[in-house]
Amino acid sequence: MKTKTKPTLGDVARAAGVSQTTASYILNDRAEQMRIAADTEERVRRAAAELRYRPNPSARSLRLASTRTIGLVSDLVAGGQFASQMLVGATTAARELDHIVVIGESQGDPKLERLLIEELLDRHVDGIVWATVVTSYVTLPKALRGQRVVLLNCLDRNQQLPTVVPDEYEGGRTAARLVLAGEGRGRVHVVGERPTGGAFGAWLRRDGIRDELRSAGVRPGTPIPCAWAVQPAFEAVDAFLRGGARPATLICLNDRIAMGTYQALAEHGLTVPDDVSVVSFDGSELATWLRPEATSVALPYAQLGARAVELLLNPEPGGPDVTRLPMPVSTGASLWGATRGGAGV
Amino acid sequence: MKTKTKPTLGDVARAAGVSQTTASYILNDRAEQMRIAADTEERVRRAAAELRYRPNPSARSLRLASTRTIGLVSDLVAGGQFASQMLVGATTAARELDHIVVIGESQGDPKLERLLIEELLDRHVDGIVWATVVTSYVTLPKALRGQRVVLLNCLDRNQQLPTVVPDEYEGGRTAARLVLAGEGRGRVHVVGERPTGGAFGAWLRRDGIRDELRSAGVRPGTPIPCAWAVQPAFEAVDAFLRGGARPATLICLNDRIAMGTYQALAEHGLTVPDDVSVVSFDGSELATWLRPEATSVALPYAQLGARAVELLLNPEPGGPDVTRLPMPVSTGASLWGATRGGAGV
DNA sequence: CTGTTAGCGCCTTCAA
DNA sequence: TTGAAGGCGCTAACAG
Repeated sequence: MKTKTKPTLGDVARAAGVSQTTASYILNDRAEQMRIAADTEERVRRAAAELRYRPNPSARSLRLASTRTIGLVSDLVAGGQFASQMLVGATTAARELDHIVVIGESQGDPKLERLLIEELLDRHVDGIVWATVVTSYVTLPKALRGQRVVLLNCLDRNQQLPTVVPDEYEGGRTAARLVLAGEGRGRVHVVGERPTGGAFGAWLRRDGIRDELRSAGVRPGTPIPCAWAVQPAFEAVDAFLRGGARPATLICLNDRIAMGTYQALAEHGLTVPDDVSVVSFDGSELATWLRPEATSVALPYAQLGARAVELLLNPEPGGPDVTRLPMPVSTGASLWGATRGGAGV
Repeated sequence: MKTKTKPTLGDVARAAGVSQTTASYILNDRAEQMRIAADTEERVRRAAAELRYRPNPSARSLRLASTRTIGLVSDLVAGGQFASQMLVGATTAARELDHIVVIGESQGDPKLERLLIEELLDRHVDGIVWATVVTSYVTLPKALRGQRVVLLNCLDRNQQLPTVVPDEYEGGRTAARLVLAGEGRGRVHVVGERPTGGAFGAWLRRDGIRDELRSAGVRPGTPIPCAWAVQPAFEAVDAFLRGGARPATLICLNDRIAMGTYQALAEHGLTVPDDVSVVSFDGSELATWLRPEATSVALPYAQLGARAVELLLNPEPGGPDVTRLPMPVSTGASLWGATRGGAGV
């Protein structure tokens, strides 16, 4: 019994009784251009189908000097709870452009970063998407010099590289606009501002909120600063309420903060949205798990990932360096006076 | 100015003044075996380093008939909030074995599934990991016949393939053992059993719990069935409490159920763990966001992914078909009478 | 319109 | 111990 080995283009050509060249042209959809007889084409295609022929990608890559592979290196995108949708967007977009994505996760470790880059270069990738889980400034490793790179969810301090980020400023305005509907019953406070940190998304969101409120003639209440996690948010809001404050609306700078905020409100017997309106950012599943579901200005992770890949593979010559993607609203029932789109809870 | 092109093995050999053969032997660590002069080796290595030579993977693959690439196709692993750690484990393990992972996400759509498989076969992958986000039975597409396949987090109905799953039954016993410590103050109920469904993890967890309780002479209280999501869990537990029940311990079959359970307990003025002990499954970040942090029997996602890849690449001839990985405990403060490992909340 | 031919970069058998 | 040569499967001049 003969060992069944993968059929080659030569096998197909032989089976169809033509030369490799002809078979190659036909299978690469250049039959028309080459004016090949219809029945020849038919014969070759049939032979290819019968043999279940698949072009050998290695041979093709070797000949074409392109691996049709791109690298996606990130700090915590794959492992994190939220941003992994970026991967889905990226791989899907890549697939549509007939490329594959190799992912590498550095966990923020510069040594690992370097290692991953080495490996990608070893693999002769056609380009690299450099991503971060938190919208922030980065310094690109010098190993990436001269490589085709697109930044995803981050900005480079030094260079001007094609970059894809969410439009956090507009997102901030959106959030403010949402709460403005139920305005008139009290103060609007922002929960989650932080004194320092490379995550500029926080500042842009805050600025957007401030500007939109201002243009509506509303003066924001005292900020409630805290780290971007559940527990710190709980503590900050709890302390705030304990101090006797009676906010009408809380804009939480992300969904985990919203969760902590909900916990603190509950602790004080306050109900969302009857006593306090809440709007949040991120649009993660977490927002939908809260009671009532939180309205959240969403990070368009899948689109971000997809866009980065598209930009990497098909650069727009005259395009802007920085592409900002809009943040859609994920509607819950946490806003007083807002019309709820879906079914009630 | 000459266009700087990637150096080839020939370039290295020329620079070092040796033949390609010699260079190849040296760079493939076969210098010793071939008894090549030490200074020759030194010269070649230096030349390779100076030229920043990297073997062309396409050429190598072509020659060696192996792409050193494996496919990982799943329903919702990358996109989900929880299981994406499987990807990290898989890619890391693959990297250590000098392979890369191509991921594809079918969203459970059989048509997409087939498409993804086609693409992987087009890429001539060396093997495929077939994964699901929920521990369940699957029927492998026939397109995978004859391919090297390892099942990850699922079992095949028909075939006997190498399989990696969490040890849910033992996990169930672990959970029961945890609550047994604080036993003696009332009934233990399981929240989240469901009448039907392909997710056998639920049954195994329940059986493990039941058996462990039984062997400790404890008879479990009425089950509280509900779908595996926050809202349904809230409703089920809320109804249960409204019925006048006063449970001492609730074992939630996953972390989202635990979240809904917490919400219901709070609604009834019950405190965790003083009034009610809670233990949960999954070990997701969500468990750490609850107040107090929930003790959860964790799904070892990263290890699962890593193990699947290792099994794919280095099959153990005499090994068992099904590898069950232990579920470690992620300790919180939701158990009455339990010693808390870390700092208190 | 179709066939012949020459590599892409690498590994490896065979000679020297 | 090293060199020459062939071929992995494919594409694309270049002839016919």
